[in-house]
Amino acid sequence: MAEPGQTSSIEDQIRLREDKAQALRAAGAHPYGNGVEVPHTSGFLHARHDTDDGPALEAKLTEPYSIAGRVMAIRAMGKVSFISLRDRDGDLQVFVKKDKVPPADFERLKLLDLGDIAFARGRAMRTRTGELSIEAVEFRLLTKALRPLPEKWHGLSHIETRYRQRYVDLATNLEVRQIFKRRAKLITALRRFLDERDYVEVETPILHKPEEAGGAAARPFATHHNTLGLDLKLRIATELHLKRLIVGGLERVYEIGRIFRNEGVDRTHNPEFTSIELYQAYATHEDLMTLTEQLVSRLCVEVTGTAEAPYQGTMIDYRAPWPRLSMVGEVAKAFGLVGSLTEQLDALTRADFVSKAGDDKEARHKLSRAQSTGEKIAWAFEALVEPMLPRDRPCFVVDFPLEVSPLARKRDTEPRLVDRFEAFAGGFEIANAFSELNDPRDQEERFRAQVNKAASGDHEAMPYDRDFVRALEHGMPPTAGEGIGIDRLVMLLTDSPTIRDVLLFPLMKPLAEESVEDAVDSGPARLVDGEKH
RNA sequence: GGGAGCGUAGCUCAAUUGGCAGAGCAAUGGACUCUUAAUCCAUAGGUUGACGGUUCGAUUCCGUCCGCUCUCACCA
Repeated sequence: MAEPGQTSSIEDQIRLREDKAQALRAAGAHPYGNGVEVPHTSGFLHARHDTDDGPALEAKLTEPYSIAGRVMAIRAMGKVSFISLRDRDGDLQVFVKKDKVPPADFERLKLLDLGDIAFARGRAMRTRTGELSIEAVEFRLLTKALRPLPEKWHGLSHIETRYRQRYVDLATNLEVRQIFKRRAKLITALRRFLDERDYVEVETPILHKPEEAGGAAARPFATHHNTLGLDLKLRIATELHLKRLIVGGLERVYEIGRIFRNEGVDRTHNPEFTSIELYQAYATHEDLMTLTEQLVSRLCVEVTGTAEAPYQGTMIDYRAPWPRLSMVGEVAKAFGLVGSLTEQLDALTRADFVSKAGDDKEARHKLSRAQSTGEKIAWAFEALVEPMLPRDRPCFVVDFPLEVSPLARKRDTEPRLVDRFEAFAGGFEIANAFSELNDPRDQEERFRAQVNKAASGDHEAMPYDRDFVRALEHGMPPTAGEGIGIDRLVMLLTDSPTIRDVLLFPLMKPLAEESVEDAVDSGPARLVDGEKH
């Protein structure tokens, strides 16, 4: 056991806690026992008794409550201790009085550390200072924590450790729990919204054969199935399988799921992220704009309580209707054009576009590689118009060129354009939708164009999915479909600056540590686990 | 990949022109029957991210590497 004059390095602190676990065993108390019944939570007690004052609780002589949670504070006053327990709802104080608990329970408080999981039973009361507490008639340590918690006042603020050891982040920083509760609430509300509209939730393969790995412009992760000797890709979209289900007659389907794209990491991109794609037969992209306005504004209300939510200093009003901007129109406007716009934009040279891009290196670079007017328009839009989109409102961008939309339906009145929109909010894209291309011969042509792009070095071009064309040959009803980035919606509705804040375990580079073999050889992890991350 | 910044005790942070690496919390021993960042007395805790270099002497200056943040590029 502990001796005065010993060190308090992390290794020693762990060793001391292990000694305490041993002492508990010796006293007949299992430091990792189970089978405890915990019928109540801190939230339950607060909800039931926050309005009762001390005399009221005294008069009620409440039933004994049982709660359990992590020990967040121990204030020992000799024969009285105040112990804050934190459960899934929050914190509740337990008042442990020497003459109210079994002697063994009080004796074992010496073996209790911050961070341990403990159990308390007793009636509700208020302490002299008025704090709702449980007056323990039983207090037990349930689980011995071997590592200390971060500091009580500042918590854990080191960003890297917060992401790498999210369990510590969640245990100490209550606001982090709120983000992920909101995330769950958003997804639940999203399901309810679509279920109410007679959509059916489905699951399609994540492992795609190479020719299936389309549905978006992105590079996939490659993997392999051993027994079939089959190279596979992780999906970059759910689109092509969901449309097969529309052919099959399900008519309204959606899938919420993980998407994998082998690309860089930044504020709005993580290699794996969550999307929802939804497809509705006999709907058009116009119908989906209405649906999107209803959906997002309702999610905002359900998650935050109102239809407005602040994002990074700007209040965003999600109520319908959202302003609409024409991609082609805005680019033409930038060139001072009126009339039949695409033809006039055709007449512009690459140099005209590049000159408009000004100092924007990215736009200049992309424009220099663009092979069609449509691509030039799309890049010019990104460079010239996207930065000017309204900040206090979401908005729709419409009138997309055909060349950047290989799966979207041509517009009947203007075949150079497609019936497509993207929704923007907070400075980034949150949704992409279109009336689906259901003409199998047109789809073949678009796939061929993609294959040509791939041949000329475009790593993001889609493969030619023959089975998808065959599905279309069976007849897909007129359909509209939409993809929404769940993580980005959660960012908006939790005011989170980066996607990592809304992912429980964002991808991090591994730290240089000793090999697993070394760890196994040397026994307890504390000997190889560098604390300084 | 380029540029800028950061990395000090378990946690949150200090350290003067290069001169013995410090504090608060947590920990350990003790006191205390109403605390809530409890208080009081005492004690202990460091490979200053790693490896080199310059120097009598490096947390500090230089180089390489690792990780993180921001940014540009790449990438929807």
